[in-house]
Amino acid sequence: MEKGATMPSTESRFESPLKPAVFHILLALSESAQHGLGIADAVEQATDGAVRLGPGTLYRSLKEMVRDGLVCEIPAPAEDEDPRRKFHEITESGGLVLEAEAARYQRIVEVAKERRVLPQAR
Amino acid sequence: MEKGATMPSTESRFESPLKPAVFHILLALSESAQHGLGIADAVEQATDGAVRLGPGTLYRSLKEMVRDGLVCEIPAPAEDEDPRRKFHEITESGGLVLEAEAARYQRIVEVAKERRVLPQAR
DNA sequence: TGTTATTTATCCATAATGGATATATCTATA
DNA sequence: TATAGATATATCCATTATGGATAAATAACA
Repeated sequence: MEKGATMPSTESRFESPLKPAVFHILLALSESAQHGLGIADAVEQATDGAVRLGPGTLYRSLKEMVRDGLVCEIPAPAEDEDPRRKFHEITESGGLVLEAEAARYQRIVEVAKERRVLPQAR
Repeated sequence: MEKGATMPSTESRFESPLKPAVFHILLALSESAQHGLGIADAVEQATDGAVRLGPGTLYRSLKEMVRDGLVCEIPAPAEDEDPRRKFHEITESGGLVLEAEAARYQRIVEVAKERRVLPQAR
C-alpha cells in the first residue's frame, strides 16, 4: 500500500493473503447467514468438494473472525430453528475484506489466462 | 476419488488444493524457466507483492516439486549466466496440475461474481 | 586482494490445519 | 417416555506449511 494513501480503516488491519479458511467462510456467508456446519457444507459445495473445513479450523476461525469484526453472531433466522445452531452474518468490514481477497484471486486468474494456462475468455 | 475411475496418472497423485507456494511457483514457471530467486521475484510481481516466498519455503518446495515431477532442473539458458543459479522448468505433468488448480481459482472467482462480491464482467 | 553482494541450502520457531474426542441436545422410534 | 442415534458446538493435540535466521560457497567489485 502506498504511503499516504487513504483507505477504509477496516481493510488495513488484514494482511494480504487471507487465510484460506477465513476466505472461504466469508465467501460462504456472502450468500446468506449460516450456522457452523451449514458454512462447512456451503464451502464444500462452492469448491466442488476441494475445500473441506475440519471442525477445528471451522470453529476456531469463526471465533477469530467475530473477534476481528469480520462476522457477527445473529439470532436464528427462523423460530423453529434448532437452538443449538449459532448463526453468523458477514459484516460490512468482512464484505470489504472479502472483496479485496476475491480481487486477488481474480488477478491470479488473469495472469493464468495471459500465460495460456487457462483459455482466454472471448 | 472414486474407486475404479480412470484418470490421467499425472493429476491423480496431487490432492486438490495445491499448497499455495507450489501453485505460485508453477504459475511463475509457466512464463519461463527461472532460477530460485528469480522465481521468488516473479511470484511477488505476479501477486502485486501479496505473496512472498521465504527461502525456506522456496527451496524446500522446489526440491519436493522435482521429486514429484512437477518441475525439472535444466542447464542455464545463457552461457554467461551466474553458475550458482539453478534453473527449473515446468514439466508437462506440472502444466496439467497447474491448469487444474488455476481452474479451481477461476471457479471461486465465478462464485464471487455470482454473489456480487466482484463486479460481473460484461 | 580483501570486502560486499548474491545464491543456494538447512534448521528451527511459529502458524495453520485436520481429526479425535467431549459435551450437549435434538429427533426418531419402540 | 425411555432409549438410541444423529446433529451441533467446542476443545485439544498431532501434523503440516511457512517464514526467518543462519550458514556456506562463490561471484562481483573497489
